Amino acid sequence: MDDEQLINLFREKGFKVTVQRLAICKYVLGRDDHPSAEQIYQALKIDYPTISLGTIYKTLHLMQDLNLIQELGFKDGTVRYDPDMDLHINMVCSDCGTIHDYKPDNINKLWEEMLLNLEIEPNGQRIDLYYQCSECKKRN
Amino acid sequence: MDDEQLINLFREKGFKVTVQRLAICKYVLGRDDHPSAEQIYQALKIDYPTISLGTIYKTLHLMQDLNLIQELGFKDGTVRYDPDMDLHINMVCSDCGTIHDYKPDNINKLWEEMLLNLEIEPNGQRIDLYYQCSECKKRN
DNA sequence: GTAACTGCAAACGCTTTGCACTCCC
DNA sequence: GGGAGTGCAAAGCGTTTGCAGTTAC
Repeated sequence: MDDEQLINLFREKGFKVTVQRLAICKYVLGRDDHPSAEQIYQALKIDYPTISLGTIYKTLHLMQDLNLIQELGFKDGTVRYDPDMDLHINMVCSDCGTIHDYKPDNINKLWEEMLLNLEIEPNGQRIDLYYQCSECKKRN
Repeated sequence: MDDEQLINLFREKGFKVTVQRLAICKYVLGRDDHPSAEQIYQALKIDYPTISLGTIYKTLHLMQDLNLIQELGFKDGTVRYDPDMDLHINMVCSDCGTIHDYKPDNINKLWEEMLLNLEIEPNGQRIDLYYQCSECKKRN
């Protein structure tokens, strides 16, 4: 999603376009490591020194309402923001918390098969796989 | 898991057996609705009026260390405790947060197939399916 | 011009910590 | 008897809220 699409989406939905919003959206949508609010804040503070965590949170909630991202809560209380709204597996390092996405070729077919006998209409899903990443493996 | 197994497990691992610990463990292991710490606290306060949230949390962490339960963090910041350590789908109502487990017959085979090309050794997983439960459907 | 947005600081809620008292073994 | 566990209250920390000043449109 490029700048123009983002701007149009905001305007269509009646939200104003601000530099902070654009910066936050572009940052989150441009990564696949599912940053936390704090990580986003630290990264954007360099170019936008007066940006505040409050604005980060408000924008993240807005993005969620617009279905641009999915919030992922973890057991250590951290919340991370996933810009991939399609079916995928979150590969989560159980040591350092690093995440990257994985999409097996046949994931849609297998997922469908898994839900075959359900009589409900799903409105979302989350699939996490925990493992020890190569960096953490080295460290031990 | 019955009382005796639980008591033996604690003693084996060098932990003391207290009425509070037994009560908390039995409560959590006996449900499949994945209660929160607060729900456990409210439920146990009736029979154990002096029990504290601190003890609930400490016992839940102990249970996690003993691999009796899995902590599930959600996007609204709540954390819930799942006593089913086998592969299953958490059916989560996106409105009221009610959870129950679902195990398709072929879930193990399909999951294995999904991870076929991965060269890592998983050490856990979490699968959530979000939908609107029948109660919440009625309400609208 | 005005309604929405930002930035700051205070408030909030859940979880953890510290410590004296208690209880298991 | 001694060390681990409990209960209480305070501290901690990430997130939300309220509000005055600012900005998009």
